[in-house]
Amino acid sequence: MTVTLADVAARAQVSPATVSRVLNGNYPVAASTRERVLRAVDELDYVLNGPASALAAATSDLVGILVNDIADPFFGIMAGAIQSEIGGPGGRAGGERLAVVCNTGGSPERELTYLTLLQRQRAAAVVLTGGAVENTAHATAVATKLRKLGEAGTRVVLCGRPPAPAPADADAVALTFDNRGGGRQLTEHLIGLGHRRMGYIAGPEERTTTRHRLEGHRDALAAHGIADDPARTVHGRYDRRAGYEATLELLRREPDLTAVVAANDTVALGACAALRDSGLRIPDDVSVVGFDDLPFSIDAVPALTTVRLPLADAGARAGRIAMGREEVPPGGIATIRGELMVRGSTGVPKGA
Amino acid sequence: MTVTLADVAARAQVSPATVSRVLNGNYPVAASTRERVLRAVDELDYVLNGPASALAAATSDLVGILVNDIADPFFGIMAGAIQSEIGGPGGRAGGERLAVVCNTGGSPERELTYLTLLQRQRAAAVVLTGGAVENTAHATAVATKLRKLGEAGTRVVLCGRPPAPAPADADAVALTFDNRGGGRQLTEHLIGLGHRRMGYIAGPEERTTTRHRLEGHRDALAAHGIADDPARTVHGRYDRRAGYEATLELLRREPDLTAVVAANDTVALGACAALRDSGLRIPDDVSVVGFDDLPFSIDAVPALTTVRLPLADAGARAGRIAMGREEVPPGGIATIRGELMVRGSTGVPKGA
DNA sequence: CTGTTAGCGCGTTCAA
DNA sequence: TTGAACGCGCTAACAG
Repeated sequence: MTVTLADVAARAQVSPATVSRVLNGNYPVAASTRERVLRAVDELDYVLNGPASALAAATSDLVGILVNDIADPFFGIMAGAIQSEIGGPGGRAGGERLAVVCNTGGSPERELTYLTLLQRQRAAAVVLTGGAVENTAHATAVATKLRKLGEAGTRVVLCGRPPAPAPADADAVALTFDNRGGGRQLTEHLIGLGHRRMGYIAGPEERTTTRHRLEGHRDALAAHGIADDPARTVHGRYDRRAGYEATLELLRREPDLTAVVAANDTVALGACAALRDSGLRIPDDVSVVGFDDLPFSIDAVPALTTVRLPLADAGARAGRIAMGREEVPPGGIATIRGELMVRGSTGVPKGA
Repeated sequence: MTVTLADVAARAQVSPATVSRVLNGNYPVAASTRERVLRAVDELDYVLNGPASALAAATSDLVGILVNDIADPFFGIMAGAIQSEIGGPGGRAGGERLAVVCNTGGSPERELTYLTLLQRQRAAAVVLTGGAVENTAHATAVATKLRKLGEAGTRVVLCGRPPAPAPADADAVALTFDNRGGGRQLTEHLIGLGHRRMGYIAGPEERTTTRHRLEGHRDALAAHGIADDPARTVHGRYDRRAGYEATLELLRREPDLTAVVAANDTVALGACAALRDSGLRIPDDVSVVGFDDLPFSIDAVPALTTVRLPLADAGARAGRIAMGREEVPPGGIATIRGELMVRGSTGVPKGA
């Protein structure tokens, strides 16, 4: 039925072992022999059997990329960058690796399921992107799973996710974003403009990204002696709708807010819509800031003040590390800072 | 080292075959035996060896999803929906399938490479999303590959992509978007408002989506006796920047354009930015329409008139078909229509 | 309902 | 530089 290595060997009049060697290029093979084998491969249209190869070699060409939400460009951009560094040549037989992205939908269970599936496939590497869920049970389960993956020879890289508490996965490399610093910068920018009554739309609870950005915001408030009124913080998902609803809620609680700090750009867009629908002008009546600087953020009207995260660069780096093509940062951890992008959505508060 | 089926069998005091049966749930097993086996699995923390399983069963739990651009929500939304229907229980051993998305970056070569990789892995199914490249050589190569995949037992589903010319892959199911109809609706909407001088920003050449949407536009023009001036059409990529530059080019060629028809929403956003930067108001000076109705389109200011494609529904359906959980449409082809969403970005032309 | 027996297709020793 | 032989871990017949 399907063409096997043995078929190719017969056609090239060599042993299966030789064909294997040609394909993997790990052993010396006479040029003429190689030539003949490759021709046979071509003529028979032979395709290596991945599972058989993986079984015999005890490792596969699969590399998994876990994302929280594949429909969110935040993850799409990182995943694309990671994949571009992995997809190229460099794998075993045939020269290509299969970089695959798995969508957890932010669900801890699915995250674990995918990790198990990847473990089952004997993946060569796994890259986990985005914030982690801060549930002790789950965090432990993930850390355990990552350790097992590492022990089984799977390289594990965290991209945009803080390292798990040592020594759970001391072997996992982590490229983490300075969410706290970014959060602080944004709020300080607003404070510098004269804002004092700022609403904060946080992401889902129990997520590291949510917590760190919020902490940065509070750090800035504290540093400037501004009281942190709990009523000014609302939690929601990382999507437009959550931003819309949270903004209406914030306005209800405190109608004379002068600024809204959103957990990310998508949420900020929803916030802008809610403000417009409430008859408020941006930034004349209320300033708005986002986070991430996704491509559409510059298209908002007015353009969004935000913190730019080098998603593509970080992803590419994570991909190279996963492939063993780039040195691991000292201590296995690198913190990547964001850059404040001041644009039209922020201005001096109304009274000033 | 790693725990194998045999270890579990020994611990549960049954034969390996029985363990396999319990795991796959395909054969009757006594409840008490099953119990014992599952306990052993748990105690030993056993993880099935995917490659070995795939080798023996001649099929794997892998399902591939090919997308042109993973950073584009158009694909992200479809991929997420497909994956949600596939990721669930229903696979072999362990009950889960590994739905993986592969990013071709729009490159025909990478598309073929991924198909080969998936073929190599003996994927259970493959879903190809988005428009196809209209290059004869490549189309033939893809069709051939798809046929081979089909012959090898891999289910092939096209989602948002027109069926390849029969009989190349007569076995592939195709869910295709009515891009031509959508294009026609948009232009007819503009014509109905009184527009006559419309610029068209098309997607990349040699792509079915590009061609179909453009043809719809031209159909509408022809139906209303409006001459189709080639100078009013510019090609570019499906991104914001292309929309920005193309709009400037269109304005240069014909400053008194009253409307811009963009290949998709992302491009439309770029067009809006270019118009604003040129001092033109939307829709007072120039109307703009997009295509797809991505989530951010309603957030544009003014909100974008566009054609809504049921991306999530289509993806979910494709996923179910790939899993054999939904009937194949008659003839293997289903055309999915879009819905015209009239919003603030279109209005009567200036002179009217 | 369960155990035994053969491979699945390939990588990798060990000799030659 | 090449071939022969073995086993990777599992599933699928076939008996029992």
